[in-house]
Amino acid sequence: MGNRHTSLKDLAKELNISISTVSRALKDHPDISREMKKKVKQLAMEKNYSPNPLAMGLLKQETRMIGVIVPDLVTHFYSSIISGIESYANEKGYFILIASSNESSQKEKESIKNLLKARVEGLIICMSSETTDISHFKTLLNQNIPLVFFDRVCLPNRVSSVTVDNKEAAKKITRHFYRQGYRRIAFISGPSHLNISKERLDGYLSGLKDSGLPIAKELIESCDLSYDSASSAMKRLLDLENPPDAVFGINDTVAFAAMKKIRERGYQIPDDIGLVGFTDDFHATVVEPPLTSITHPTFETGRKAAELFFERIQTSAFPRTVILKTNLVERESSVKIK
Amino acid sequence: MGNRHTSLKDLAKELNISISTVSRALKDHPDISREMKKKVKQLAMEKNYSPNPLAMGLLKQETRMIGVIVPDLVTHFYSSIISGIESYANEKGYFILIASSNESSQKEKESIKNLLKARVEGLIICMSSETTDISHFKTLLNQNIPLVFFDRVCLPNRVSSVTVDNKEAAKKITRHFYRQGYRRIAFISGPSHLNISKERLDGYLSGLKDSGLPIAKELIESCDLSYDSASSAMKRLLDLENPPDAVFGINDTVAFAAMKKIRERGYQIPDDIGLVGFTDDFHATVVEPPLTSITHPTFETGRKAAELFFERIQTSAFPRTVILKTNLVERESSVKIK
DNA sequence: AAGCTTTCCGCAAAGCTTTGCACTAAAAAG
DNA sequence: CTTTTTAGTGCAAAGCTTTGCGGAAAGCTT
Repeated sequence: MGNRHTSLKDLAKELNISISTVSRALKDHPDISREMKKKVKQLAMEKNYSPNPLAMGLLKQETRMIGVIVPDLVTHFYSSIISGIESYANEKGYFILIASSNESSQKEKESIKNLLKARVEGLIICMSSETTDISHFKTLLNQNIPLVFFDRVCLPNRVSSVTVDNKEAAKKITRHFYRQGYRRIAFISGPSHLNISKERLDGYLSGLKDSGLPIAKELIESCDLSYDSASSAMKRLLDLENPPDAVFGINDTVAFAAMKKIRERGYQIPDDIGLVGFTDDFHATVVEPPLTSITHPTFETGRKAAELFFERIQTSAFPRTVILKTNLVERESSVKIK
Repeated sequence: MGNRHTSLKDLAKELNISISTVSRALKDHPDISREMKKKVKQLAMEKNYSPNPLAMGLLKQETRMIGVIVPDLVTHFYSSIISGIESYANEKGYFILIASSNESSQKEKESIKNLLKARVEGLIICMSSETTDISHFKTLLNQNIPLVFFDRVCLPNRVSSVTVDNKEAAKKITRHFYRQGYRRIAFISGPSHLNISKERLDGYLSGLKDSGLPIAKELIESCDLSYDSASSAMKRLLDLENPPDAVFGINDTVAFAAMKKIRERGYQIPDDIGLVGFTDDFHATVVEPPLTSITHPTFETGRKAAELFFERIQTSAFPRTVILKTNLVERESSVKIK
């Protein structure tokens, strides 16, 4: 294979000077004469020299790599966030190593282990839906390994994190349904230990209260966030003696599953049943009818998470939680009153 | 910050033996006595030792990192392929470094440069739609840097690559339309320099021929693969004096754009106009009507690309092209005959 | 008991970079 | 003309691992 990269040594040999002189010349050290600098830089350019990050890493004890763990790689939501993280990290000269937990707590732990073996400088994580035991996160903190959460968060006092105004947004949705004349508003939630479930449920309840609507336990369903599980949840709602006339899905995937189920049963959206999602997936406008949803600033979430990460490793700032604003985008799926 | 990882040195000091003994003990070198091995391994376990990949990389001249460049990170198609690459790479103990070209040739070149600076051992690339000048790929080859293409490929004799049977698939689509009674079948293609455009066009034409249908130049449109550009292309088709009664979109995104446009104009799918996509995006079943499409084995594409990559770096095998099989999945968007 | 074989282990180099310190010239100062 | 600066370079260590080779101690042979 051979050595494809030129090293300082190569340059030094070619110029018959020492390695240190080459190193200093390239970084404009005042000890080096002007002509020498010129000569060295010239050759470095020609030979396409770039410092070996392995050697630098060894020396400086930094790898300029960040580990990122997401529940999956293939939904728009996460890939867009990753895109945001990458964008900020690259500006800082960092690379990201991506791992997917597939919503499995086991795989999450393994990924953490592997990424640490690869010597990432820290981790940016969206925990798996399955993760109830968070001791592995605490271990990371005790080892003083930089950690940032996004979307699904925990340990708010010890870990910086980025979320959206979940409660506010959920409330907006409920209020919107109410204004549109819907009265039996259902909520398909996610696993109850996740902050997003709790907060959105809170907002949903608060919205009901503000609208003067009663809380109906049977209208609060939950799923594990998978498409199939969401389908089942919707089925249960439709099988109720008194089914809902509006459904709020905890995210767009859930809403898509619900949409399909509703149509299968012959109901019209939005006339028989109104539907709203959460996240504003790119495909929300592709389905028919277009799905009302909450815009989730995914790219910005990623950038912000990266920003918090660098705050953590470069300064001694306190952990902090950033809450990004969302918007309700009204589309046909929930608009009866034209 | 401190040193969070234990090194051989740490272990050696603690046991009052030399570093080399520790190293050998851990890898069961015959020179080391049984008890010594046991002692060392015990401590290594306790201290959670794992070899420093930077040091190993420096020594072995390998980084165990693969650079992956995709046109974008956020569509299901690419993220699924990345998932496949990652899965295979991880099995081999490799990590992947992902970069997105955003369909820009400029960004593609920059990404290549950055990844090489990070010392990836080679690259797996899906070229940007904008890339017509492929000299930067040739440079890579001349530098003997391992390279694998997928989906959008070029230089077939010099680079291993993974694609699907594009021509065959496109032909299947055209034949399917014909059987369903469609007679003015349009094709919205991509940039003409891409192999996927050429091959699918070929298949489309061949399908027309086999069906005894004439070739109508005005029914062959093209776009730059973006949603908006596909919308415009569909608009042009609908504005024709004699618009098509069937549309084959070069991928699902294009088909989704077309679907929206068609509905905006008040046409019914599949009755007025049939529609078929390519890729079988997860969302194909979510839209209404569900979209007939070609299943693209994305995950497998990724795994195969990684496999070819390792073939390239580990053996001296010849470059080869792997063509994966696809299937036409008939859904409502193109089925008139029940 | 002297020499030889095992058995175990440590030294040191290589891979690449940065940087404190030491050193050599030449120039300036006295 | 001798001494002190100053400019310009090189040496070597550190960061971590692997591995060929040399070396020491112990056990064995004769």
